[in-house]
Amino acid sequence: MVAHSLRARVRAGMIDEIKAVARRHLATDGANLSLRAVARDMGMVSSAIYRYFPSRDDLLTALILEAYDALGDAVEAADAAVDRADLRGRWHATCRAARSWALAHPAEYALLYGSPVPGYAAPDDTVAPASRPPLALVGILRDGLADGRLSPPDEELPEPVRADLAELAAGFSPGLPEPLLARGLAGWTQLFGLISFELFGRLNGVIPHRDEHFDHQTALMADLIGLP
Amino acid sequence: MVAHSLRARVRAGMIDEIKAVARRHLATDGANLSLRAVARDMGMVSSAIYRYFPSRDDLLTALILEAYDALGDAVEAADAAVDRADLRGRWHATCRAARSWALAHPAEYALLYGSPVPGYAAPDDTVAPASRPPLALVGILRDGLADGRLSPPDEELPEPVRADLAELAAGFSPGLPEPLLARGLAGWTQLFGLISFELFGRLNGVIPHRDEHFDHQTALMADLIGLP
DNA sequence: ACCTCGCGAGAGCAGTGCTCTCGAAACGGA
DNA sequence: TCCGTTTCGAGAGCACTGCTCTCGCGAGGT
Repeated sequence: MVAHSLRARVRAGMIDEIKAVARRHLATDGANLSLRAVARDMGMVSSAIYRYFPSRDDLLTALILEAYDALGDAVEAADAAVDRADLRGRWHATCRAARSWALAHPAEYALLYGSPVPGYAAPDDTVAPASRPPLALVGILRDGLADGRLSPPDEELPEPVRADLAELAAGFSPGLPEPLLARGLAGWTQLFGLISFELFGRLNGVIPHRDEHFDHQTALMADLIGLP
Repeated sequence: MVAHSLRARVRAGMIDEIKAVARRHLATDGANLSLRAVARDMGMVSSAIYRYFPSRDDLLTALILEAYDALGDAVEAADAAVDRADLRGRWHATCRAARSWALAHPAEYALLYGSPVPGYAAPDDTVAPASRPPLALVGILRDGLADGRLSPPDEELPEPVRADLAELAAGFSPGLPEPLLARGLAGWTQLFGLISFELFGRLNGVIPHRDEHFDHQTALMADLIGLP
């Protein structure tokens, strides 16, 4: 029992070390992670890696899962640190946390939200951690609605849009008005666009004051949503 | 003279054929374009390709340039097909054109707007064609402002944001009110996010009615901008 | 007619993901 | 304590990649 547990423990440590080295390579060399280079860095031969990860894609998947969780943690922690009633403050804190994490881990962000790797298909385990950031944003709307600080926009949605959003809301926040969810989705889409533009160099030579630009753009979306 | 021109012509044809084959490979195999595979498809040996493109990155750059122009053409044509005074119609047409092009050329879109290739740095020639889509959007705002159909939002911008936007506007539309440009930028950012989410599979199983969702989201941004 | 120069072929180098085999070491039960 | 089983790392090897270099052919221009 103890022996088996010991073996399992050293194995888990090995897996962690591989992931750590791989993450380091990711940060320096970009997305094209070389399994052989990782092995070399660990003083091992490349085939030994396959004792721990059946393929390079599985290593990437593990890194992706951890990255999603790291981003989710950062976002949720930022939201939790703000007074629950301060909806706008929570919105800004959440958006800023996502951006900060992305700037600190550009390669991992690109792995999560960049162009999908050709042969690679995201396993189902990724959808739950991947939805944590948008869920944090929607949580703000839900809370605001609950205590009356946020009133849903009064508008008619095209039926297919309304149906999709109702279905989407049913999973985590039944009864959330579809027009409000639509605007929240717009905010989330915009947030992703903002971060991607900045990270992928689209703002180079165009917007020098990144922080202020980001805050103002997210403020515009907060207005659209109706956050007080 | 004629002979030289003939030689040059067959060379240009060769370059075009290589690009065409490469584009086909891009469409089927995804972003990891294999120079050797392209050569194989043309009945050539890989080293022969280097007579026409000094490296794989240069081939990619050529494809990227053409893709930017194709997208720019599509967007501008869609805008031009709508009555100049119908600002909202132009907005929707432009957005839809960008999305349609992206859906028709997913790999090329990923090349343009996906995660940047690690070692690859975009040459300066790309910035002009790359700015055509956002310029088309801003053109709508400029026209609307000129004939009075569109009134700029009356708001104070944080000074750094205002300064950046003033600098940005100076190049192509001097005097364009910064608050309006800020909202236009938000629309452009959102548009990119919308297309990327859809193309990168983020909407799978969440939003079945893609067309309607897209139209509604872009309509929200048109509202934010103030398009009548 | 000669000679230059562009072009394609081929070999080769360093690197990649991945498979397979082999020997050693560690583990667990008798 | 001994012995079979399991686990692990090393090494060779395969098919592939981008890229360089050399060689020989044939068309172009003088």
